[in-house]
Amino acid sequence: MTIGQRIRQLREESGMKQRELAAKLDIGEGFLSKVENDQKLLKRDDLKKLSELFNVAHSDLETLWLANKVYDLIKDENQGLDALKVAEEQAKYSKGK
Amino acid sequence: MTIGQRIRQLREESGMKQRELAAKLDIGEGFLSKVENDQKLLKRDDLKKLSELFNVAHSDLETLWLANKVYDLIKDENQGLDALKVAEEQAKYSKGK
DNA sequence: TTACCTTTGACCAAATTTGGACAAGTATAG
DNA sequence: CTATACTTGTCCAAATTTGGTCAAAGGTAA
Repeated sequence: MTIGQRIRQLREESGMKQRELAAKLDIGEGFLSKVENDQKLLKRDDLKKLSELFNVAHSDLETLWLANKVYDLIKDENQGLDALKVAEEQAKYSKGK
Repeated sequence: MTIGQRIRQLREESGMKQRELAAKLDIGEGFLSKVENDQKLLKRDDLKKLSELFNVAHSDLETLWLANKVYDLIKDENQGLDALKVAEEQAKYSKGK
């Protein structure tokens, strides 16, 4: 699940229209639409608002948000998956420092 | 292994000094030093030069180069590893489209 | 039709990143 | 001490990304 999918899910579960949520986030509905379709990313600060609004863990939203950035980096790459593996190794390794 | 480590390895195996390789890449030695220490990234085009110069697979260098970008994105993040996993799922999923 | 949602494309200023240069500092060998 | 090799901090213009807006277009239900 992507961050956009998750946001749409939360919004729909709570019965809101895009326009309503957009207003709470202080953005236009067009922009929110793009966010839900993963064509744009919300800024990080807005994740806090979302977690409070929908009462979900902030860290979960951050994970999805970050994942989106990572995926964006590799989505059109041939070596994308390999690169992910390498990065993972580096992350694991440097954690034990 | 990071892209910087790999470049240093290739350079040393071929007995070059930083200054020499830097000249071939048309950059300063200071910049190359940072590249080898993963403080700066070479631009992508230079990978081609490297692969020809050292006769190694271009795709391998690209994988390491990309991995560096990915790692940069998550290295200071608490949810970094989780995000990597999520991104991996997305990559695998969308490959079968 | 009309009304209401959502999507999409074009555009943009502002913020950030990139890809370096340059000089000074460090390390080591002779 | 000197030379050679490498590292590091500061700075920067140019390129790219971010975070949007707005208007037009698409669906869809009544």
